[in-house]
Amino acid sequence: MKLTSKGRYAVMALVDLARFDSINPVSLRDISLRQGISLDYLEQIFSKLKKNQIVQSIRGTQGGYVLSKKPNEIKLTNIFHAVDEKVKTVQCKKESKKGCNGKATKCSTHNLWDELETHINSFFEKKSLEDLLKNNKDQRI
Amino acid sequence: MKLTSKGRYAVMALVDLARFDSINPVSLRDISLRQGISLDYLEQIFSKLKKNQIVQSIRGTQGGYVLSKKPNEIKLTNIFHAVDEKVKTVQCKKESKKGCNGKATKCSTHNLWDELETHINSFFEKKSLEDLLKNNKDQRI
DNA sequence: CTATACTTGACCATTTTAGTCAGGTATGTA
DNA sequence: TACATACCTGACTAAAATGGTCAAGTATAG
Repeated sequence: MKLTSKGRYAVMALVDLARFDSINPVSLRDISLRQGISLDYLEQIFSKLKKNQIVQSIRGTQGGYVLSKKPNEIKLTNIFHAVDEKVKTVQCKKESKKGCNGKATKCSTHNLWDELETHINSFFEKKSLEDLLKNNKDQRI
Repeated sequence: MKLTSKGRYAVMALVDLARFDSINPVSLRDISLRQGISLDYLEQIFSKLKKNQIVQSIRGTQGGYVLSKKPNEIKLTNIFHAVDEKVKTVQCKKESKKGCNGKATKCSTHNLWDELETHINSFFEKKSLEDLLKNNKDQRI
């Protein structure tokens, strides 16, 4: 299971973007300063977000990024998937003699992780960027 | 967020234990062979399970471990907690200037992780060892 | 033409993970 | 009482993941 700072940074950055991109494209430099995330690291993250059509880039002076879709169309699932935060639970070793081969002789915890994964994914599929914006309207930049 | 092999091994070992400990104490060597988990690693895991009163040890020849409680009284929460699998989501940096201090000026993702944590914990609080036993009655040792 | 800002890829220190290794100690049984 | 079994403890470590940094670009507005 992976849910680390990279995913959190991605979400923070997109919330930031969603607040400001209606006025101008938002530069990573601004996000870096406002959110306290390393600029170089943000570039890695946004490269992935762009590949997954979550943001669009505008080069040159006054350039930056804007969201590709409306905040309510961007689910957290999409974001985590984009930055390789796989909401996957522990894998059973494929090659182990005693391990789980995914067929008839599943290991005793196999179903458990499947269920958990479904449980967590359903949480992230319901939440959109817009939901987070609402929660943070009255808070600091 | 942490949910790794250690937690999975702990659950697998306890499911194994629950099946056999009504007859005799189960040695880690047996569990190691049946489940394909390193004996040395199992010893580390069981040391923690014992400290948390999930299992009891019986030393000497024919010794081993038995469950301290009934399978339906052992929730997965208890197991993960025992082996330090903290079902905690990403933490906001305490000392960061821009970070989340947990008070009025929460970072934009703070509530999200709190909610997720609650969501996952509720899943593990409902599941007991007995539930897993039922799911695996008809499967191989 | 130049400053801004995106783009790409290599690199790296630290931490975590999933163990191994090397010694113990306790106890039932012969 | 010897000895095999099995628990007990702590130190150590290779490999992977994490959370970045660094360097060298390219595109574009003004």
